[in-house]
Amino acid sequence: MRLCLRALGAPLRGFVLHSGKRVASCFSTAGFDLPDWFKNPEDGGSCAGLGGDGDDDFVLPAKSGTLEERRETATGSGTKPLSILARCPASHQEAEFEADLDEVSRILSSRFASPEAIVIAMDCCHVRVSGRLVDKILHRFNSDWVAAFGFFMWAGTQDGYRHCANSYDSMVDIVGKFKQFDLMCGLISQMHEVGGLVSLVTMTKVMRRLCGANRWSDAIDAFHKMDQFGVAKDTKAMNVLLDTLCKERSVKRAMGAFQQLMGTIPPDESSFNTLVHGWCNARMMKEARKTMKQMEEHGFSPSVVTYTSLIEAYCMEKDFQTVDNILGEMRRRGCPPNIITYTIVMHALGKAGRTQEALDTFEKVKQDACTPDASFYNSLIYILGRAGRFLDANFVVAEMHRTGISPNVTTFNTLISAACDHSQAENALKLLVQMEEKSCKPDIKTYTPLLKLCCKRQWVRTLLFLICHMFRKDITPDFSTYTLLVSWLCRNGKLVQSCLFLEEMVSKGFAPKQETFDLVLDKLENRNMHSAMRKIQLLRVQVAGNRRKSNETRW
DNA sequence: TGAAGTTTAA
Repeated sequence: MRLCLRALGAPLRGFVLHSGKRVASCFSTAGFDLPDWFKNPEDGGSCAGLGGDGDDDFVLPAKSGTLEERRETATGSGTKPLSILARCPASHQEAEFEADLDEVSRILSSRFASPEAIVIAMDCCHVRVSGRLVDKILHRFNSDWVAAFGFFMWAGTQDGYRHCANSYDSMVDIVGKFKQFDLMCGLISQMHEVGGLVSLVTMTKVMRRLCGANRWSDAIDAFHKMDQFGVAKDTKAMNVLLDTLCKERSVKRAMGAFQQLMGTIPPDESSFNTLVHGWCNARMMKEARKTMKQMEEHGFSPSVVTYTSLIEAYCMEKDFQTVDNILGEMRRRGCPPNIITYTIVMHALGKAGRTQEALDTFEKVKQDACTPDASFYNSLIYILGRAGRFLDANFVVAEMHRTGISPNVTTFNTLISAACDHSQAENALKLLVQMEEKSCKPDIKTYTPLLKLCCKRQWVRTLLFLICHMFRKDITPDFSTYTLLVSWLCRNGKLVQSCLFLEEMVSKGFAPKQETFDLVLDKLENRNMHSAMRKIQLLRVQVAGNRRKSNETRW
């Protein structure tokens, strides 16, 4: 089956998306360059050239698919999810669900100034609200808190429906991600009043989001207030707090909290391992060793997890001599390295350019009768791919199949990224098709290297195709992907598109870096695009305002 | 997403 972009004319031009609407329609109207391999098939292989009688032809390769599937894909309506292989709803009920999902997405895609405006707009919408629909919409709009929260409020008022704890948790996470801490607070109170829906899962999200916004002491406060919402302040909860503080660059605060709490909450092995890992990540090895000692004083001997954290830190320092010493110590103390330890060591050697030593690790794994898992294989594929050894990488994929370990999304992402790095665009796109065939769901990391390659080569049509493909799969760009698109397009002279992505980025609640604004404004000035400049300057002021507002909010 | 490991990267 081959999928021709022109056959998708309707979805391209109408481009019904919950996101990127204006960006996409802009791409589809101007006259852009075709991918090089389309113009010069010998450059990029045979995947793209079909007919070639018009600018819109761009073909993705695919191997299978019935005639029916072809027809359905080619004529697929703009509201159906774009899929290289067509999908049909399994039942009538399923079709209704899909239609409801599309209807809500369509409404939420328009830009609304506030969640309240969405509640009003939703009132004419006759869909059957269910927990599944709410979860799906929250997932789809998890990068657009206004849309997600507006819909959530509306759904909560519908007859015969009540939000479950799980939906509340997702909503808490989304508003937290965009630093809407007042709303987050309100949701927690509501969850409690409605019937004790607050759990450790909820409070974990609260603490992680607060720490993510550098509000470490607010996170500690949230921990102390947990029992007011009926969540026990036990060892498990304390470990979440410690881990959160450590992961969010505040191991010192974690240690402080631990020293305060350990009198009332008994620590376990995880508590110590979390802290050791925190110190190791901060490269404070003396402290890490001290915590290990403290661990032993409490009757816990260092485990493979503890040692592996140490090893990882020395790997980051490229101190492979110390790594070897620790491996020896582990064996002596009857705590042999496991597949995770080996993955770390192998990966670090590979990254340090010591490819052969890295590959020798595979032998050691076999000698130790350690069983490789998907992550280990993925790391091996990464090292081989980086070295351009694609045949060997494919051999590893075959080995995975042979040992009953299915290649996962990371396997594909690694292969795609390596192919892009070596300018093998055709292979990279083939892998994307293979993922679809194997029902392996792509994520944002699948697309980033492909998008980057398109930006670099100025393949704007292919870029559009990929963005379209991405949105249809409910994958929205993250902060870095937006930054990438804005800056690459800007550097490559596609200023209009760059500005549109910048606007969309802000409307999604992201705060672009000053450098990103500077870059765009600089290019606009060079081109004397004054009205666009004013618009972007206004946007910058808006972002600064949002930032101030979110810093003022108190938990 | 979370007590340790794998994919983007200026």
